Amino acid sequence: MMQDVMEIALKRSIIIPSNEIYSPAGGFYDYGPVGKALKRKLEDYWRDFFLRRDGYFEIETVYILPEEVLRASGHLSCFGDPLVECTKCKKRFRADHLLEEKGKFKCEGMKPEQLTKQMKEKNITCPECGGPLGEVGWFNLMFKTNIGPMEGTTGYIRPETAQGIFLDFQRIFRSHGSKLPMGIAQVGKSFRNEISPRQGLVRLREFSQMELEYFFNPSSPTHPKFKQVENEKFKIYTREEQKAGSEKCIELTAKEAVEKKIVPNEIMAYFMAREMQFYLKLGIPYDAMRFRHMLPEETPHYSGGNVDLEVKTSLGWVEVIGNAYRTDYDLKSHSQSSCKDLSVTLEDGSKVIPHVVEPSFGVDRTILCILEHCYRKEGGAEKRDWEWFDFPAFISPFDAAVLPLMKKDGLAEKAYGLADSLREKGFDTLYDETGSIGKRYARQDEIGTPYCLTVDYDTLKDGTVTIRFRNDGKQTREKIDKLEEKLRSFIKGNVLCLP
RNA sequence: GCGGCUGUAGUCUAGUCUGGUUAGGACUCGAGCUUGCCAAGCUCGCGAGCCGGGUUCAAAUCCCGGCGGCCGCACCA
Repeated sequence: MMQDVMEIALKRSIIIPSNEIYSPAGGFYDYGPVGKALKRKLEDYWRDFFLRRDGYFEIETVYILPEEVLRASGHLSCFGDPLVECTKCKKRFRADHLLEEKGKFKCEGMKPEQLTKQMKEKNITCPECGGPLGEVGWFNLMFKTNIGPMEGTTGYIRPETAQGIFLDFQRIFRSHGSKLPMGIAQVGKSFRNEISPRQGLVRLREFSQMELEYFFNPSSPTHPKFKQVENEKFKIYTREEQKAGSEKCIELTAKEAVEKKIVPNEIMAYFMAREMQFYLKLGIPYDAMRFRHMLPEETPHYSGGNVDLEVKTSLGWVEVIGNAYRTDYDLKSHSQSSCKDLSVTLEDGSKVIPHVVEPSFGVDRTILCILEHCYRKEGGAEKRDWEWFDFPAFISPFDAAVLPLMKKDGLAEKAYGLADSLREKGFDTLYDETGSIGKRYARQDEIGTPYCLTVDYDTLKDGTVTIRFRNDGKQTREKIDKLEEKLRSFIKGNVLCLP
């Protein structure tokens, strides 16, 4: 399944392995023309769904952060693992895990040197071969660089887009109404030096995130629109079921999830309900989604509670969204480290450090899930000889393709002119005149183009073209001067078969 | 990072064991002819042994090292 999807994704240059000709390190993928268009439309749809509709703001912050920012955020000490290697069999282990299991010793937040000392004292040896263990080293997942000439200042490429938002928060708060709650988002790349990236788009070293930080007053941890979604249902994979090794989920409404304290507050429940609506629109089936209540030991250093949205794929359940209650952790830490007061003054004159709920979307993983769930094999109900993608019309990489039935008799010229005018009207339009008409329909199906407009001999006579609908292959004739209106309504209504 | 398997055009593959013509085929892609609506046909064309070293008169083929891929382990903020 995934192999089929990856094959067609590579064939149509939806994705391209980066730096391919040098057979370089893994974990990097480029997006080709089709993939980039899909990604752009996904991101725009997200902006519309999560930002514009609720009046939140989008910003863009820098990729390179000085070390002190990441020391304050906790990424320098927590965003990585203490590793220890057996000097005999060369196997590697998590030093902290070994100490906790074998030595019954809590070593949260300890430095590598302290861990090494503890390992020696507790006489811990290699659990595989019993050989002696070496020094504890620190593997940080951040890419390190230098700012300025020569040594300069140490900097890191950002491991998440969120930090930039926290750093800019106070200015934005002052310049945009000085009221809580306030949502600030960022869509962009983040970088993590994964030890062993695998499985195509699931674990990348350079990836895109869509992160929304919802700043609110901790004394009113609710969302103004919670009522609108409180009865929305979703499946929850509880901590109890996870510990029992079961795959069972319980189904709750947003309201019940808060009442049962699986979700820390109504704000997170609001976003979870919206996330479900969003992914359903993208073509992910309800049954292929669950929220996993993260186990306490899995939650990130900043978190007061995490619930991930996972999507079932042929690779298993893949985390596509991390919902984190970051509390005031980040603003407080930056406040302390920078010696700047990052609290805000409310209407009643009181001062408070806002709390934050953060839904963090993985763009590349979402694309992977869309590709897999929209993929249709040859045959099927449509009895096609080729595979294709059933993308929703509003995120299809291209809106339409214009195809002359024949190249001769002026059909090609007429068709090219039509493609040009559609492009001018804002449609992402392809033009293709090579080979037989059937082959061109197949090509368009393979990249999920919802509408093929065919210019034939009737076009020359009466100014109509046929519109072919991707999902049933059926056609209707339409006047060229009505096309703009028709196409817009089809795309908006996600009309994929002949109405 | 460790272990097992593996690497030939964009894709799938023949040849590798047993070294020896111009590395063969299919699909794709491009050009032309043809074609009056769902990957039709014909002609032509582009395009390949992961990289580096070694053995040899001769290496896609044998040996060593590196790099990549898949699977398992570990890791996964």
